[in-house]
Amino acid sequence: MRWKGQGLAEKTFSRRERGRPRNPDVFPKILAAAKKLLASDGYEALTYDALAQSTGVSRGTIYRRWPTKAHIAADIIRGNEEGFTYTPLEEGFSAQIRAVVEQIYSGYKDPAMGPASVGLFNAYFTDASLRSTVHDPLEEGARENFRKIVNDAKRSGTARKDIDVDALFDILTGSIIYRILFSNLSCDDRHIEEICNIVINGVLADS
Amino acid sequence: MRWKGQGLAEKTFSRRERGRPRNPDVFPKILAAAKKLLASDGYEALTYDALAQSTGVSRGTIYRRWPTKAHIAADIIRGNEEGFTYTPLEEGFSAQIRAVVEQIYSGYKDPAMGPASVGLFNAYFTDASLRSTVHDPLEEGARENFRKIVNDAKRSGTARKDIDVDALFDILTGSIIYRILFSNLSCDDRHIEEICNIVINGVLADS
Amino acid sequence: MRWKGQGLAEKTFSRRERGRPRNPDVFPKILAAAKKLLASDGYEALTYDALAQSTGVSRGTIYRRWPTKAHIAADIIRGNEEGFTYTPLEEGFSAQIRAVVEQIYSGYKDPAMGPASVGLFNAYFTDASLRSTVHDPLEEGARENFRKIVNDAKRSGTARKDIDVDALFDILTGSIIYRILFSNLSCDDRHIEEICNIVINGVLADS
Amino acid sequence: MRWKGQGLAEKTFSRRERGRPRNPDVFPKILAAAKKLLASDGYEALTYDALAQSTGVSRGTIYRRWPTKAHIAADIIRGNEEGFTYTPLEEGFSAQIRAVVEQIYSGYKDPAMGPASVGLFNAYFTDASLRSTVHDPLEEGARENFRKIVNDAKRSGTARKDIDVDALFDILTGSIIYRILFSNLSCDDRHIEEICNIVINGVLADS
DNA sequence: GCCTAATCGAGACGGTACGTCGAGTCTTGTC
DNA sequence: GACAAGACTCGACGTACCGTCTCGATTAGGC
Repeated sequence: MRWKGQGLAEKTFSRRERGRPRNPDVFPKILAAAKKLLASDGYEALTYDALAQSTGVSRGTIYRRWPTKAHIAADIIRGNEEGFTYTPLEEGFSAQIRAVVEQIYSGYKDPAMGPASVGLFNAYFTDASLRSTVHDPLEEGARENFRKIVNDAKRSGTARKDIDVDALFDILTGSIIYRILFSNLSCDDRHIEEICNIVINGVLADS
Repeated sequence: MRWKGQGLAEKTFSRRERGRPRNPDVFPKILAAAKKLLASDGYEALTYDALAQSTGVSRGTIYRRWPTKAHIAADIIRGNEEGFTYTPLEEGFSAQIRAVVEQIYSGYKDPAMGPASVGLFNAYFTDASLRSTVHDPLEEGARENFRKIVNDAKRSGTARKDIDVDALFDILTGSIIYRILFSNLSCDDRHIEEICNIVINGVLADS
Repeated sequence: MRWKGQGLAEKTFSRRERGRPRNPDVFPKILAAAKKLLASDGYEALTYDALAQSTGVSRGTIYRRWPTKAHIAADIIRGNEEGFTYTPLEEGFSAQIRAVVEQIYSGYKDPAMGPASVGLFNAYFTDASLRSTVHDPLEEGARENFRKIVNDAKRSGTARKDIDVDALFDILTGSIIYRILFSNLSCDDRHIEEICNIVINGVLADS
Repeated sequence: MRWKGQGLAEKTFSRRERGRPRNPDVFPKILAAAKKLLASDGYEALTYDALAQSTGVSRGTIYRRWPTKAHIAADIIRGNEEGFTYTPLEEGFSAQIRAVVEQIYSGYKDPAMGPASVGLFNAYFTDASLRSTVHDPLEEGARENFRKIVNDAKRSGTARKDIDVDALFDILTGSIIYRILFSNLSCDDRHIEEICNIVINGVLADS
């Protein structure tokens, strides 16, 4: 069983392990240092040596928790992106979309998130097994949650019945990620708002 | 001046240099090898040693053309993404959107494109100067071209006047990149079509 | 006080300690495993981890008995080299020499002895204090015993009066160790016999 | 072909290699540093890191020349033990023995020699292939040279005809090594002289 | 039948070295 | 000049062992 607040680092354990227990300070200390490194110099700067040196924790201890830089990055993402909350529908579908977008946006505003996720995606190309281990559970959870929201909206008649849920997910997530991480244009609340408007209203002029 | 087919590798030169001329075979040979490496094992596998070994070209010669792995990757992207063509408007805005999307999509279908672009974006976080040198010109060219398309459509009345051009660019580019490169779901023409539908029609039910 | 059969591992204790008594199986079990490791892969393979794993005894328990690999190796040597027996003189000095040589030879025939002693000597250069703790008592005991033998032989007139006892000790011990451990030539009883012959008769032709 | 002064580090080459030539300063600089390390703290202190740090030469460069610490140690031994000179016989066999002993003795007086050779012998137990690569040529050369000396002496009648040449080699080499490296007794010219006396005259009293 | 104390298995922890590999740079001789 | 070849520094990789430590559980007296 995995306990809250220990991320991918945690191993399964039955209430009480044998042997010396792990130092509980290490987990948050390393993640904090990792965020700082990612934010300032990107995934390449996320080095076991640098983490060890800046925290006073030995490299071996970090390896014991995270077998790969990718796992560290994934735990940082897990911390910032706790899955979409299922918000009740009272305010209508457009409000719901805006809420979801806001959630994604606020997650990726953290300066460590960009380097972490891009670094991870880059690593997936080199080691494809990482994707299924590290990424897929996160994405699938988010998609599942989102599907419920959209299907409810379809049932209640506020969402078009012909929209493809996963395509909409791709649009919302992709647009924001692209704007924040990849584009050379700035990104603030107003730009996010413009994206929402287009998605909600479509692009064609009223005929 | 930059000559067609030589990408970022080219140096400026005045008609005829002194000394032994560069071997014209090197440029395409290296790029082809780079694509193969990127496609099979990602950006990390794009190594000067591996390129040299697989092509018989010495490392020094490759460095003379591309000072950085990033420059090689950028040249591969330049090859697959030659900027958006300004297609005439006769078929209406929705057709135009689909054409643009198709162009982006076909560019990113190349199995070397994902590793190349994600690797590049990853490198930008470590060396920010790369972004302005390598990425910004490409993106700005694409945006500029796209702005002309959309503004024409606004003038002709087929596009909503209130849409933010750059936000629409973010949506189209971001959605496709996300679906192809980052998502664990498959991506074929049908999925791309669904994205287009949403963008074109919006998500709200007709009231 | 040190009790027979417990080697350097033993700590001083007053008849009966409080607390859980030490498991008497550990001592022989570890030494046997250590011999096996030394014999097959040398001193470097003599690892606390390897010992623990192959015996089921925990590392902590081994450390409690032997603070250092050197102490384990020393206990193995102590087991094979119980000091020279003072053999009575009746058979003459040459027979005595042969008896001493045979004793040294049979000690070093054990395939664990070479790795143990060479490993130990190697360790002495890094930690000089080990030599006085671990080695010197053993050597001094052997030399003392040997001196008695030689001096008796001198008194009885079978040994030359001008021979340096310690030099003779060096010759006998050194020759055998060198031949067995360091030389690339094979070593059996006949080769040892040749060494004895030279030492006993000298090398100069009868004039 | 192997060139004088480059030891085991040298690779075969045909007069002039392609590519950047190796820095000739590295070879002596590393060996000097290695001697210092060996002399002060033994074979365990002979670390690639320590060598790199104390000389300013990078670890990779050292690895390029010596694949193993053992090869470094062997090159140090090669430097101090250039093989026995074939000294002419005029002064008789006993003088010859003394000359050979003096040569061995002076070789092992270097404070780096003990750690180097004991460390090497220790390594042989872990990696047996090292012995044939690194050690055997050295020993065989020395034995061959020594055999010539002794056989000449036998022919000229100054040496006993029944002595085993290799046993005598073992005695001379072993005694000195043992006294210098392993014994806790001191070793100076006088002690070496005593060893010679015993070997030359034998141990039995004139009857 | 508790109390105290040492042992034992298990494993965490800070160090340190290993041997390998890639990035860029530099230095030869040859073309 | 370009080019092949390869030396060179730097720094990270992931592994392994060292010796110390901290846990829970066990096993003996002593009271």
